[in-house]
Amino acid sequence: MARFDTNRSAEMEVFVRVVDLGGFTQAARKLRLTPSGVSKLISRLEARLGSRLINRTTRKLTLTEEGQTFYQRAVRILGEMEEAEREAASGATPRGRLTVNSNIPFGMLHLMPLIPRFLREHPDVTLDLVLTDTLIDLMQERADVAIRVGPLRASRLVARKLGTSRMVVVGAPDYLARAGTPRTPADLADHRGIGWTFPRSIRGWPFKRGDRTEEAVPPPAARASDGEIARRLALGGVGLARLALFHIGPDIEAGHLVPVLQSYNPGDREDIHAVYVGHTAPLPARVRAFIDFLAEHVRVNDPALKRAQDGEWKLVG
Amino acid sequence: MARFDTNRSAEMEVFVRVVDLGGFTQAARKLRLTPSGVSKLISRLEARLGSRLINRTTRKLTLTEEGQTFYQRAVRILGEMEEAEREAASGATPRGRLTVNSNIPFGMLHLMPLIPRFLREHPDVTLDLVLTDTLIDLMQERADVAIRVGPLRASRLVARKLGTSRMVVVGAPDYLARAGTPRTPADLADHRGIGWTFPRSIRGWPFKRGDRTEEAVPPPAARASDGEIARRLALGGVGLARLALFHIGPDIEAGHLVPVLQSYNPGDREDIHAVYVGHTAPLPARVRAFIDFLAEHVRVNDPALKRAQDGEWKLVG
DNA sequence: ATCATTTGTGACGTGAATTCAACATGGCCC
DNA sequence: GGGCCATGTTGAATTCACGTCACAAATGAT
Repeated sequence: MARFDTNRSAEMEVFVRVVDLGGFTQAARKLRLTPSGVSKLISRLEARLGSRLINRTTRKLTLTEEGQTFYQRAVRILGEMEEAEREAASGATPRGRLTVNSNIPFGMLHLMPLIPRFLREHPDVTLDLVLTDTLIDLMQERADVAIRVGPLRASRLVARKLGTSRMVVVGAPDYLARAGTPRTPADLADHRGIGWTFPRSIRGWPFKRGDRTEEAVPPPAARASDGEIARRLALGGVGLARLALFHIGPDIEAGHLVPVLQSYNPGDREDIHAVYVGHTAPLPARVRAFIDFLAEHVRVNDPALKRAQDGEWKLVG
Repeated sequence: MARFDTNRSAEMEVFVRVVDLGGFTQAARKLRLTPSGVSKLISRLEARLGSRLINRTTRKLTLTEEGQTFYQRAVRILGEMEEAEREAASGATPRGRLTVNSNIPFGMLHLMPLIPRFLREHPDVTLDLVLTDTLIDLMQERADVAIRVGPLRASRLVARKLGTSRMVVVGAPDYLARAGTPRTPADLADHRGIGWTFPRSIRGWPFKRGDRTEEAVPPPAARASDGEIARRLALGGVGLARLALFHIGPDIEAGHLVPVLQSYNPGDREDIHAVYVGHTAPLPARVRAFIDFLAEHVRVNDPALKRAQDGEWKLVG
């Protein structure tokens, strides 16, 4: 039951075609219709409007007063529709505002270096880069793409894996000197930790005990709203923190942070995904371009960690 | 076989409604549709454009970049369509340019006196009054209404009878003094007449002989492009002319023109019609108003012709 | 006057769009 | 943290409008 029985756009299109070509038959040919179809459509339009638009003889068509003004308006409206749809359609060239959300460490260390090149390759795209460590709802925040670190919650979002980051528990040398170096996860109870001001997907820090994984976390001495603040707190000797290796690799290398309990979390990794809203509708070109760009260029190359005793691990490469 | 499967206008309308009301269900309620219908329509639109317009959760809708610009454009386009159709639609109040065609005598004597009042009653109508005695094609000349005197050719034009005009053959007294007064139609061969520069619906002058009508016409001494010129020629004594009584009534009354052969054409009348293009489509309001106005106010009251001998007839009333 | 072309009309069949029902999802309140 | 309500989505049946077809009318030209 076609509720929208009146498709004004088609009416306008046919009407304009008839006027342009000066005949029902010619218009029908061009529109791949039969003359009778055109005739009926014009009649419908006139009946709906309640006024005659075209005076027609078998030989000649003439526009009425209404027909003339309607024709001019129709031409303009059709043009504007065309333009609107063309603008909305995902053209070959990505353009428009692309909103990307990422946590701060990944954004600073991996996204930012790539942005100039991406913008150079897609000049018509303007980028809004929002860096927050709080979980962002893609829909609500109008983000086109979000970078998620860690396990993905079931969602209709589509994820493209960008890489894996090893997570390490670290402390500043002077903190470890004061509080001692934990030897087992249970030791964490006697330490201080750096937590988060926002809820995270996993609550504690995962440690392997045999083939089981258990969580432990030191009582927090401070809570940070993003990874960079946590890093600073850790560097300041506030306590232990579990951070991404790609984030604090240089600190470890420089000796400003020391990994601990490494033997308990050899596989503590978190996948990094680019997440977007695809699948129920076509993806805007700028989103697809950005995703593809990330997948190709992002290399989360954790500095290889040379196995050694806690407190003596060294970074290589 | 719906050739125009995409009715852009409906798509835009639904899309705008969804954005305005902030939900598929609300929009569906307002549009008298089912939510599923709205969902599918939006999906169709997005699929056609190849880009997502609305990010939707069950709770919240958010526009993508494309969606926002498309929304703005769609709102404007819908408004313009509305305006275009409203302007083209025959509103309650007649307005626009009304083109009227008439022969010169009728126009001068009957139409002109009525125009001011009509325009006063319909201030939004502007009138183009084209006075010509040549036959006008309503379609080609873009005339809304034409006044036709005489028999109507079969046509899809619709005619409203405005009155009847008696036709009389007249000559100036000095012409009749020189050429004599014709007693029978056959006498016309020895006279001179005033013809027309344009083809007329009837070729000759009709005369009754018994119950049959035969045509006769004097060889033309001059040809006029309109009735007023013919009248002047007749007044100047050029020859005999067959003119409308409402036209030359005063001349006869004043004795400047004298009817002849009146006994042969007691019923030589020509109907006066207002002709327009109706029936296959609704009539613009201004046309209907004008036709109604004419039908009500036009009174072709031939001055009554008192029966007398040719050359001695007198006008009364 | 006849013919060819074009528009108008009635009946019919198609098919795309809507509906209906059931499912999935997310959000919210307790 | 879990169940409930509202919302959006999906799949299959149905329906109603639209275009086609064949024929008629009419107009303009030869």
